[in-house]
Amino acid sequence: MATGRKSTGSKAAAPVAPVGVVTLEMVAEEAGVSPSTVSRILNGTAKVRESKVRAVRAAISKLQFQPNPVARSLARGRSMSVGVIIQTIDSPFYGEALAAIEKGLFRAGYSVLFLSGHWREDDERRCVEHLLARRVEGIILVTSCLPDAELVRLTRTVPIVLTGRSIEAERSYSMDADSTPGARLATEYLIGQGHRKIAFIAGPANHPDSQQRFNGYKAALANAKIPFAAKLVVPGDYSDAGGHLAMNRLLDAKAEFTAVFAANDQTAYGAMLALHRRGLRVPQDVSIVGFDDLPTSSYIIPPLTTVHRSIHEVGEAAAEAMIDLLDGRVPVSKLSTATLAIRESTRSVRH
Amino acid sequence: MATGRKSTGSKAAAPVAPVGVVTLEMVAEEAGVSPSTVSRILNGTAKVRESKVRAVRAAISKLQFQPNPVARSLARGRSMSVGVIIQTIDSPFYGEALAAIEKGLFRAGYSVLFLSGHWREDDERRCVEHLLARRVEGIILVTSCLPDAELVRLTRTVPIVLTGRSIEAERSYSMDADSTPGARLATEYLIGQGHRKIAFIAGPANHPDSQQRFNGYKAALANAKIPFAAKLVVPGDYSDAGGHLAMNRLLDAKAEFTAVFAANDQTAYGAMLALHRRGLRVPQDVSIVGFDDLPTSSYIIPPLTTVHRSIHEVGEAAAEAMIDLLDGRVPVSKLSTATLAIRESTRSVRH
DNA sequence: GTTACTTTGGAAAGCGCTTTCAAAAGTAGC
DNA sequence: GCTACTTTTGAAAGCGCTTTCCAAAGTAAC
Repeated sequence: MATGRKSTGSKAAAPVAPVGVVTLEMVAEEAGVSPSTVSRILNGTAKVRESKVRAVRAAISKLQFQPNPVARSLARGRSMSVGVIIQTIDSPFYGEALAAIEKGLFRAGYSVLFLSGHWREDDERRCVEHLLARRVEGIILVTSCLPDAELVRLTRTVPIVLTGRSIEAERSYSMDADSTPGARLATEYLIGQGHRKIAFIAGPANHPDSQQRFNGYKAALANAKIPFAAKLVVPGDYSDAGGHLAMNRLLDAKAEFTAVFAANDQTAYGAMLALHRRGLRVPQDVSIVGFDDLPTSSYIIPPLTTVHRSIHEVGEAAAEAMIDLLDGRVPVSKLSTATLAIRESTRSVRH
Repeated sequence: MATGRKSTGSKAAAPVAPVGVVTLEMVAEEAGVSPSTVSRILNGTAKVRESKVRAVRAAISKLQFQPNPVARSLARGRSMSVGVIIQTIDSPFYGEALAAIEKGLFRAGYSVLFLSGHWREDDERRCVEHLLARRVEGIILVTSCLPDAELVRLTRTVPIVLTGRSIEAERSYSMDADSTPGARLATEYLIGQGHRKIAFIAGPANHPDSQQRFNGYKAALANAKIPFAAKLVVPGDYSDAGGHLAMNRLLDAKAEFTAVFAANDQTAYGAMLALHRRGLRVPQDVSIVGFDDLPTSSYIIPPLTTVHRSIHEVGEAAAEAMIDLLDGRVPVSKLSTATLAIRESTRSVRH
């Protein structure tokens, strides 16, 4: 059925890649100058006579010389690489962030070493160790699980940028795009549509970000003078399965509600399926809004109303902040605000 | 709304990370042996008197020594890193593959440099250049866009492993899990359910993998002696949007069909939405089956019947194959076969 | 106690760049 | 043409490891 075609044979991996056989010394010889001169031209670290510059340039392109970054790193004491720790890559959400980070760093000449922490503190700690051992110059932690103190301590070793978290430390930059306003926006929209009994499916309890979404929900209710009902809040875990389970629990508890705010889109997906299984229609019977605006959210049935925040922008900003930090500059923040993508999973119950 | 908290200040990035200040020579001195001895113990390249081994071990842990991989790479002429080129990371499909690759390579002590090619030949070429310049020891190309000849040429520089493609070359390994059987399986299932008019929404035309899915579809029809109808085949591009468009086209053309085989899950999502918009129900009016089994596919409404293939396994296998290649071994193939995840988007039209 | 080996371990030479240091080449000014 | 600088360039010393080469130790056999 599935096939694996193969062909190989050479004795062992060549110690040096063919492309790399030409060294700076060879260029120097070819151009009739000293290695130092070639290096200076390469790095623009000193003025060199025009005629020699031309000779070296010629030699470089003739020999197809490409400086060996490993040697360069050793000599300069800089690895030109930064680490990125993400929780799980197999989520469109993190994938997008990673893509943006990669792009930004790549342009600045850094290469990124990425590792996943799987939401486990220990795993994440191991990732950090590994990255440090690899001598990365900085680490970007996307929604880290590590305790604050540990992160602060880490900044003594390398500059770090954090997303979805916030710490106070030198050589660090926290891009804690507070989720509270977005969550509030979502809830207020529901309220504006006339809903009074709004359920909330939370995210992982220990997660600050998830806490913020809960706070936003409560704030909106309070603002509209709608009493908070604990039985309308059920725990979830940011996954489809969790949303499914949560909605079933809500339904089993005979909770009364006309709308649901799910802590993230995947949770909303699961919840919608549970509703569907019980014969309840979205949005006719229940309105639902999510958070994150995953790419598929505009294609599910019905297209999901959800809080949109450009995760791509977050990734870009993270990369830029890291570059600033690495260059000894103070990063300037420029995060855009969350907006609500209004689609078809909500309806007005006004009369 | 969104905030960007910052704090920094130190003059510039320290040239050497604090963790790295302790060198092998310092360990040697501390232990009262020569650097060569420390190196030998570290690498197990020679027998060393037990007493010295202990002394060195003690010194290492006392000083918290961690060998500098950059220096090591330079000395050994091996970068201990491999490149991975993926088309787009912000897709759950590739994300999962990447996660598996990362894990496998990480365990073997390699670090992965990953880059996205965005389905563009030029971009991909640039990625290869960059990786080569970075002296990766091998490159894993996930569904590459590059012409065969170029890939073959590349193997002269580094070993490569390919997924979703197949070339004939030394120091290369192609994991072309042929999609034909899976596609055939899907189509045959539909036929088995009594469908005779089965539409097909294709993937990108230039893509071999997409071609295979088409072939599987045709093979199943032929086998069941169902005449192939060109008007039941519409182009797509593996995206939700493409699927949506394709289904609308099919509907506008007044094509008659009771089932649809979509070249991948995202295409199916889009198609389902289009059906929904026209008031057609899945599976009552139209059955639909996808391909890939994305994580969300079991949570959309209705849960999608789709061809399941563990992309995770593919990633794992790719990593292993690369390690084999790097060690001069011939990778052995062990890809599992595709299965059909039967869910609720299909129904029987038998009577 | 010698001779003849077999282990161990140190000195030193790289790996391919960068960078300091000082000499060589230019430039001015007299 | 000579002195006093300023600019350009090469020699050489690293960066932190690995590895070759050879001497020192240890072991056996006589």
